[in-house]
Amino acid sequence: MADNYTNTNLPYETDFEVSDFLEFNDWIEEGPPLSFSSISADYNIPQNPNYASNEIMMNSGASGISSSSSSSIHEGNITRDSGSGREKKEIREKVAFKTKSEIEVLNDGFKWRKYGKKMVKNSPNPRNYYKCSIEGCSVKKRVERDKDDPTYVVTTYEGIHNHQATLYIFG
DNA sequence: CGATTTTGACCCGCGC
DNA sequence: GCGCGGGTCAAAATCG
Repeated sequence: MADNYTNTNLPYETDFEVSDFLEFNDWIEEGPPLSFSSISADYNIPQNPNYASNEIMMNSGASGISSSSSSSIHEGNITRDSGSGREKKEIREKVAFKTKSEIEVLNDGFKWRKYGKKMVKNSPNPRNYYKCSIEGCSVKKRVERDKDDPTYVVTTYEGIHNHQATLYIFG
């Protein structure tokens, strides 16, 4: 029961600051009971054969809005090894967008396992950490409510799925 | 009974 | 070196 969607018909906004190092916006809003539509890949990602299939698209008929406005991805490759005892993972891409919904975890066709919750200093709202539960897939997702507009949910994806969306798509 | 959530502890980078 | 902020682990609890 969380299908209560605030279905405003806002086209799409631009210019909002998400976090410290995230300035990207590409936010989608749709009508259907499901979630967002597709994240257009317009970044300077060299080549991501996977990404194409990563576009989250549900909603039969692809009524999704492929809003490809200004979008900046923060990419960074952190590879740490050598005697530190712990290895760093590689951060591929980060995609953040905020949507207006009451539910925080939108059904994006993937299965996520929550692995952490944290209170951020600047916001009274916690931040949730999810990871794709498919083996071998290390995509992470961070969900947080906007501190200014609690009606908005900021979702940040990080990484590339190495598989197709597993969860069916709404029947 | 297996998978997932919960929640505090732990860990790491950075600034003072 | 220590404390802080943010991210992750992991054991117990809960869910389906």
